[in-house]
Amino acid sequence: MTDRPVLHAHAQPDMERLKGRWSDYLRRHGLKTTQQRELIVEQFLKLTGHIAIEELLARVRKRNPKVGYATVYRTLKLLTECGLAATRQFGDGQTRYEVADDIAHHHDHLICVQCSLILEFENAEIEQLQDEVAANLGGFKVVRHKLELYGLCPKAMGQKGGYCPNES
Amino acid sequence: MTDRPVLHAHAQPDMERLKGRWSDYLRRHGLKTTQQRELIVEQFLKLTGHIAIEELLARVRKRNPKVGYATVYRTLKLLTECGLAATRQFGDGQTRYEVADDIAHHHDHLICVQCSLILEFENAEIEQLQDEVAANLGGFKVVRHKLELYGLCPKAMGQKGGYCPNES
DNA sequence: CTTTTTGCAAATTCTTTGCAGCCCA
DNA sequence: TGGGCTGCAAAGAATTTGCAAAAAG
Repeated sequence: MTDRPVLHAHAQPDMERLKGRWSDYLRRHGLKTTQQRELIVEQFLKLTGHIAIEELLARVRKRNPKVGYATVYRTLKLLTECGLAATRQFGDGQTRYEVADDIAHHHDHLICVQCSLILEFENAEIEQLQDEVAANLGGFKVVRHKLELYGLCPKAMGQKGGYCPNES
Repeated sequence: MTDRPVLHAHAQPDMERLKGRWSDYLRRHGLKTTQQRELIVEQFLKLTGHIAIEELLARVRKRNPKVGYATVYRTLKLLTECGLAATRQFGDGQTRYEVADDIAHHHDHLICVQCSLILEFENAEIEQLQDEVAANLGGFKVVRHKLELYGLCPKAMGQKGGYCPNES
């Protein structure tokens, strides 16, 4: 089977390749390269993990203090549209952005609800089915997805059976 | 195929159980039962799927036009705190709420990244594959999952040949 | 030169809060 | 009665937008 934990061997995503995608996107859409955009994209793509607008702006302003909020918002929107960024909501009112490194090489998560062990995995069959589902639902085209499985790891299964009733 | 929007045909018989949990919560916390709260909780618990504040308020106001936004927000917050509601973020600025007990009859989401159209679906094959994946990853047992597909709806795709069309 | 982009501030949108009066226990 | 509730409007917070000046192609 092809189900096995994803190994993160290479720490450095190919920044140049991502920048290339960015340039392509700009070109194809008749958009312009500007100092601000280059700076924001540069700072964004070098990230690992997620970031809020405010913090990204702070980093950008270290190099160019005149950049405004609106430009960061607008650039992140472009990045999202071209598939280089993805938004995450963590429940506080702030949107975070993360590098959607390579959509085709996306990994999903399996989380043990007892011990919080988290495994990452990929499964091509599931992703293909997702595409089919989307197509069947009127002709959608999936550009990315988020799949989280919550379950019991073997170790945790030995103990207790019950549900988890409400608290408070 | 079995991919089709989820139809919410029947009402659920364990509504009374959920209402019981609500009453317990109020009692234990020294909170009061009011007409507005009863009405909001009633309308909320009969849901299958997710709902935005605005729509819930609309339904509530059909029975009592004087209910205000703030009361709905405040009541949903209580419902969330007592475990009867869960919040969802789909990337448009709106928080949606769903009945937390809905886990047994789980549905997934397909979201258009351009126009924020949200469809719900169920797919048994995907869920079975999820179980298999989990089993392969050392013997996990899946108890619930969250799957969100982000894509382009046909309408959003129609324009221009490129990647992400329609930027305002 | 023309068209896009920027930065600012004002405008939106969603959600929370302050408060006087109302209601439930 | 008395402390919680409600509705309204104002306040907040995050994000978007209008516009004149600035930059890019």
